[in-house]
Amino acid sequence: MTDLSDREISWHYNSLNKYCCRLTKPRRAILDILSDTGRHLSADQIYKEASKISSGGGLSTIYRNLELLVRIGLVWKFEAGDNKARYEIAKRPDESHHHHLICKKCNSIIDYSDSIGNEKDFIREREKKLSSIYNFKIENHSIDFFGVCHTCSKNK
Amino acid sequence: MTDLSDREISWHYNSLNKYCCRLTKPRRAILDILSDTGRHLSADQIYKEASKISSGGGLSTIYRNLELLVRIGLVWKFEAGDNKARYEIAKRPDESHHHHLICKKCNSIIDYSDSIGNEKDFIREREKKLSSIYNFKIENHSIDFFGVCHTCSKNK
DNA sequence: TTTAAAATGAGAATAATTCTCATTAACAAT
DNA sequence: ATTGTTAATGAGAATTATTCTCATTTTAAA
Repeated sequence: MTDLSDREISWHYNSLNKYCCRLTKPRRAILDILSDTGRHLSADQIYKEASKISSGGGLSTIYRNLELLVRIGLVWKFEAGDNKARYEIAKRPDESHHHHLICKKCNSIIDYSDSIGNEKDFIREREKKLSSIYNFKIENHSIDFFGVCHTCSKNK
Repeated sequence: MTDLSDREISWHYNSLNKYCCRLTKPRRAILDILSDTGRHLSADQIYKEASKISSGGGLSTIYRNLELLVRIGLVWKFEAGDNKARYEIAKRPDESHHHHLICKKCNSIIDYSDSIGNEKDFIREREKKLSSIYNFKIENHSIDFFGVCHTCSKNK
């Protein structure tokens, strides 16, 4: 595994600290693995990756910590329609992050950046409006488009 | 259960026909239940509702048919982060439909219409752009905002 | 009405996730 | 550094949503 940038490390690690959560080896492993790939992984994939590292953690620990990390906003969770949650490292609010194109046939997932078009601005505006209408404190969102990917549309 | 408008009935029923699927009692039950509520239900909720009707169908039939109905576009499926899929009746492409505000604390789901703001137009534009960039045939989408609802934010 | 194919239903099987609880590790205070 | 308190871990059992199997029933076309 390649090293993470110091900036990313400090943000995520410090956040854990802020919430009075201990910085344990399994937690570090999850954050490192997700930061390292930059993409989305299932709990099982994270577990398998973590198992390569000494003290990567048991499967229940992985789940317990993923729940914690999602709760405090260091990891984002989304579901792709196949009853299996995916997790990805959270970016800071000011950074661009990505949304998904999910192929119904092969279940592959394309990440696209919200910097394409004005998606980020639009969402920010949207959140402001919905918050005030529904008196709902929005913390994050997920935008997924479902359809058929290029490869699958060629194969008959 | 209240009656559905003839227009809704004919659209959904005729679509089934178009795909050479037989219009069976369990299928009718699912479409009727979802049309009737107008909101999202879990497979289990649909099963319980259907059980009240004679020939509502067994649970596996409910799942099998939900999968079919989602595949041919008569029902929309989404996941709210609690590992339990929700289903709602599909609207025609030209009709407005709704997206979701999902409370992380009480798991309640608020539906809001995409006619608020210019969401529908924005999404249409977005789909066009993403389709061409990624060579991906977009069929539908899901937009969910996660956060804390009014009630939960009051209760400490 | 008859018939062939499609659909159903009961329950077993699967797979992701959560729970339990005895053991271990983190870290604040000394 | 060492200790004590408390949070966190890990192994596996339990749970739960969903899918599968297959004998039986229903649909709808001829």
